[in-house]
Amino acid sequence: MYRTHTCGELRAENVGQKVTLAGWVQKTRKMGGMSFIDLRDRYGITQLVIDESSSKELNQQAEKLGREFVIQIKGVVAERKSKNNKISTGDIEIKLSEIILLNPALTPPFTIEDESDGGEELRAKYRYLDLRRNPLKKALELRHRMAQEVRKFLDSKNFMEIETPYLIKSTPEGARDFVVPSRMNPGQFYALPQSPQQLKQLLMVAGYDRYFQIVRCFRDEDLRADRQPEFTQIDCEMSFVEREDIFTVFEDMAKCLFKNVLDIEFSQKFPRMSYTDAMSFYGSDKPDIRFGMKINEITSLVQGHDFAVFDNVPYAGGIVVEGAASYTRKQLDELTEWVKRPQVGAKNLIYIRFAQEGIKSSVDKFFTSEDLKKITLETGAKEGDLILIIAGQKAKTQIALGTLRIEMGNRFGLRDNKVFAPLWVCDFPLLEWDEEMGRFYAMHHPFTSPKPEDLDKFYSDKKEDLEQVCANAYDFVLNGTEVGGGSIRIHDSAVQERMFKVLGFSKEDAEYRFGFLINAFKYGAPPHGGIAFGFDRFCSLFGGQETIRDYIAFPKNNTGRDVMLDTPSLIDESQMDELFLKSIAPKE
RNA sequence: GGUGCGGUAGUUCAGCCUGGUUAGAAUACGUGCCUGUCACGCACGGGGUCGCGGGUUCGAGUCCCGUCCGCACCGCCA
Repeated sequence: MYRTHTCGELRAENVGQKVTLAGWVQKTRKMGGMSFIDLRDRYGITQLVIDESSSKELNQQAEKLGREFVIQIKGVVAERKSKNNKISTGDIEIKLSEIILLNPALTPPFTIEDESDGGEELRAKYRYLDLRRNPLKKALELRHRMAQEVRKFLDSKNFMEIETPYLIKSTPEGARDFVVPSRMNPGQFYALPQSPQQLKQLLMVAGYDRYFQIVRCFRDEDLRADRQPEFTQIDCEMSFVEREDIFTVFEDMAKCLFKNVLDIEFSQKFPRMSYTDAMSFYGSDKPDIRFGMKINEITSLVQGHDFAVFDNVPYAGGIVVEGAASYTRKQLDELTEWVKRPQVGAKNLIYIRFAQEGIKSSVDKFFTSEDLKKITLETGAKEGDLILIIAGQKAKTQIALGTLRIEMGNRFGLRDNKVFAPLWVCDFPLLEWDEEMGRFYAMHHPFTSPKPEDLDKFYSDKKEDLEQVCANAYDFVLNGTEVGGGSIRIHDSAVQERMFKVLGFSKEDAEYRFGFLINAFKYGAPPHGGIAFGFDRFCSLFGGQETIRDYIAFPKNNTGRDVMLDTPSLIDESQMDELFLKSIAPKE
C-alpha cells in the first residue's frame, strides 16, 4: 500500500498512529541536528521531521532530497511543539522512521508555490508543473464542482445528457470553422462544431424534450483572455417552452450554482433589460450593473451654444463619476488621450467639474454657469462629482461612453469581483444590415425566431421594417460578461424559409447547407428553444478572474498554440498525401 | 490585419532616456554552519548567445531599421 492517508487529512486526534504517506517534496529545512520536510499532494501539506533520535541513515537520505522528488514515508503522527495555523495539518507532524525514494526530479524551472516566480510563458510550457500550484488546483476544483452541480441540477429537472458528434458539417455565417480532411472522401472535409446548435434542434424533433450537454466547441477566431479556440458550453434545449420557461429553469440553475458553489443566495428574480436600454444606458449589450454611472443623453441641452463639437453631431451623452471632481487637469488630459485611442475611438472628451468652489468645465467659453447647472441637474451630478461627456454619432458614442464607464468603474474600485450582478438582456434585433455586403446577417443565428408580435414586419420587404424586428432571444450577463445566450427557435418551416430568403440564401444554398434541418422540420418539429452557457467564463467569474485560461487544464496561448505540446505542427508528407493535401514548404 | 507594452543569470527584474572599467539585485541552485523551522537564518560559491539579424559609431545590453516570440486590447468571435 503506497499510503494510508493523504497529506491533508491528519489531525491532532491521529497522534500516535503509524502512517504511510506519499507525495512530492515541497521544501526541506535543515537545521543542523534536525530537519523538516514539507510533503505535498493534492490534498495538502504535511510536515515530516527528523531529529537527534533518528538514524544517521535517515539523515543522509533526507539530505539528498530535492524539490519535487516523489517519496513515500513511514512514521508516527506526533503533536507539534510549535503549531502552524496556516495549514490544516498544522497541529501535527510525522516523526520519520523510513524514507523511500519513488522518483527523483529535476529542479523545476520555477517555484511551485502560490506566488510562483515563473512568468506566464514559462509556466505554460511546463503546464503540468504549474498545475501542481494551489491557485490552479483551486481553479480546476471550482470547475469540477460547477460541472457536478450543473449535472445534478439539470438531471433533477429531467434533462438528458446526450452526446453529439464532433465531426460535423461546416456551417456558413458565424465564426470560422476548424475543418478536418476526410481520408475516405477525397477533397471533402468535416467541420468541428462551433456549437451543437442544429444537432440539439434535431434532438427536439426526435422528442428528447429536455437535453443538455457539457460540450467542447470550436471556433477558429483570434484569441483573448476570455476566448479560446476550443471552449466548453453548457448546451441546453427544451421543447414546448416559451421564453419565460427558459428564464425560470436557467435562472434557477444559476441560483443553484451561486448557492452551492459560492454560498451566495439570490432571493429576487434576476433583472431584465432590453437591448435598446442596455445600449442607451450602459453603452454595451452586456452591461455591468454592479455599479451605476449610467449614460445620460444630453444632446438637446448642449446644442445651440455655437460649440461645433456638439452642434455638428447627432448625439451627446455623459456619465457622472461620483467623487471625481478632484481629478486634476493632468488626469483629465490623460483620460482624454485614453478615449481617443483607436480602441475606444471617441473624438473628444468634455468635462464638467462640480467642485465646492463652483462648477467648472472645459467648455466655459460656450456655456454659462446656468447652462452647466442645467446639465448637472439633468445628469443628477452632485457636488464633488465629475461629468464626462462625449459627442458624436449615436451608436459609436454610446459604445465609447460604455467603455469609459467600465474604465472609470475599474479606477474607482466599483467592480468588486466578490460581488455578482446577473442580468438578462433581451429583445435583440433579429437582423443586422451589413453595408459592405449589402445584405442582412442574423444577429444571433439563422434559427432564431422573430418575436411573435413582429411577424408582420418580418414579412415586409422594406429594409426599415426588417431592421426593427426583434428576436425572441436573450443573453445571460454576469458582471459585464456575456455568459449565456439563447433563443426560442423557429419550428415552422415557412418562417424558416422566409428567414433564409431575408438572409439572401437561394433555395439551393439553404438546401445544401441546412437541408437536413429543413427536412427534419417537416416531420413534426415541436416548438422549442434553448440556451448555451460559456462554461469556462462562468467558472472564471465565479473564481473572480478575468482570464479563462486558469480554468482550463491545458489552454492555448495568444496565437492559438499549445506551447507545451508545441502544436500546431507539421505532419508527415505521407499523412498529407493520404488526406489529399498539398504540402507547404516550412518557413525558414 | 492593427495598436500598446515586454524579451538581460534557472527564474523575476534593474540597467537603456543621457553609448564607455569586470552587466547588477532578489530568488532558485550548490557547499559549509545551525535542535523547533514553516518566506528559517548565517557565510561562501557557480551561473549571462543582454531574443535574432542588420546598421550607426573608435566603441552598442543601451541609438536606428528589420524580424521572431509573449501578453493585453481593437478588428473578428452567427
